[in-house]
Amino acid sequence: MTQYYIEHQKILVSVDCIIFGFEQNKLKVLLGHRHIDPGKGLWSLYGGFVGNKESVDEAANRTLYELTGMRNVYMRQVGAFGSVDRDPGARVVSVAYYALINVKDYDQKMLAEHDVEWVDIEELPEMFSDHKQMIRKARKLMQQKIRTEPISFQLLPALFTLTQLQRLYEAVNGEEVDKRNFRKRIKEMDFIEKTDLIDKTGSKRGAYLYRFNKHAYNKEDANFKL
Amino acid sequence: MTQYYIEHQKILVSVDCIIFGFEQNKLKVLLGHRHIDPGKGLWSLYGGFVGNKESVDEAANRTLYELTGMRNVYMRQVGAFGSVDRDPGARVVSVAYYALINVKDYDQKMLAEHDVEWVDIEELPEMFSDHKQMIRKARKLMQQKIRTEPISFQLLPALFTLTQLQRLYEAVNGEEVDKRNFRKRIKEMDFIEKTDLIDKTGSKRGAYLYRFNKHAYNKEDANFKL
DNA sequence: CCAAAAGTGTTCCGTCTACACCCATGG
DNA sequence: CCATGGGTGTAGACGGAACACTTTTGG
Repeated sequence: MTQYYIEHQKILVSVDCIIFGFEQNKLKVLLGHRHIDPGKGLWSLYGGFVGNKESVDEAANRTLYELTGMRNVYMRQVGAFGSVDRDPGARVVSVAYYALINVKDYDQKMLAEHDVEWVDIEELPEMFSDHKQMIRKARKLMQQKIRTEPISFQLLPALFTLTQLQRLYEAVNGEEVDKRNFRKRIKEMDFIEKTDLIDKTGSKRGAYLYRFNKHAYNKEDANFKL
Repeated sequence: MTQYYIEHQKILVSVDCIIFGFEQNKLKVLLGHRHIDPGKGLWSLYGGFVGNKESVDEAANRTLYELTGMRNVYMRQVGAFGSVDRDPGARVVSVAYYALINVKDYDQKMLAEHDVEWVDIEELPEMFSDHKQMIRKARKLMQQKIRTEPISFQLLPALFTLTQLQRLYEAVNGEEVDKRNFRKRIKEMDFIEKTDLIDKTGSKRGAYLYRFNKHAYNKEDANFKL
């Protein structure tokens, strides 16, 4: 390392994961309890430190993997949080990421093992440090994304009903939308395909299941607007 | 520092400033030449390292101040860039920020002193490391912002003509817009006030100068759409 | 007198919004 | 048989896009 670099101070860099899930028509985040002092016991995001031999993105993916056992998850950076005193134990700059997972893909056993729970985003508890800000910013970014990119499907099973899709959209944005208008928009998107399968778990009549055709979407490359 | 923290690796954290200016109807960025190896001589953003006793935001403001002598500048975070090899001289995680300044407020002497130049954003040269990506992302974020928040005025003199404002808007978005439609929208914004002053430098006929009334804007709190 | 920028309204079209009733079925 | 969620179309309002000519004056 050259003289120029060596003069400067090094800092601990961490990643924090805002893991979104959709359950019972609510948008949830996976929260744990901080298990070390300072702040022991407080609600907290799941995080980890960035090593010297991995990129920050890789560290985020690794951290998510440690918690969920899942790879190739949709993840996007929220931003860096760098207040001096954000972590009372040490100077730590943290880069937040949000991830979208299908709750049913997540091994329930790991919930208990890591002492994490799904918490309704509308009812966030007091949290450690700036973690609540991170979640709020992540949600805002996700709200922007969900209007212009087909990311909803990351939070849903491969087959879903239109009502499920609508409820998800409503949960993310925190407001209800008109059923007929919503379905009209969906119908215009050729890459959301109706199957001939019917889901009877949600209603007596049953509802058609739909599927997101990733391939059809990539070709069109546009016309997504919710 | 507790045992928990001390185990982990510390990393150099830097900030890089994407300084936007508006000149000759073009959106420009302030670029310098890297003055140390590796990468000496390459075009580069102006940056600096984050110290242990300052937040990352503070480091960005300090760095901007060192370069421009300006304080209280509009600055927003672009994001963290953390590839392992992004800086071949050392492991450095960098947080990028974009800043908006009025070119005329910037002391021309400092341009030469710091070996920086205004470069047209449409004609970016080859650049060091991931700096070009940073600029592209900054521009995208700024394009989003300029549609919903009155940030244009950070790039213009206190008094400006509607044509200047329109050219700025066009330069940011990289496409032309209709003059009448543009002015119609401006007229609906009460916080963009017409003065009785006339600028004759831009045309023979002369054009009315307008002013952004920050106070009037804060009150309304909404209805900005370009 | 003419080149060059300033200034000004209307029409059309497409998009978004509001809105209410019938269907199928399990219990 | 009825409660529950699934499914469907239209009309009116609104906002955005297209579009051309007159004015002023320095050179």
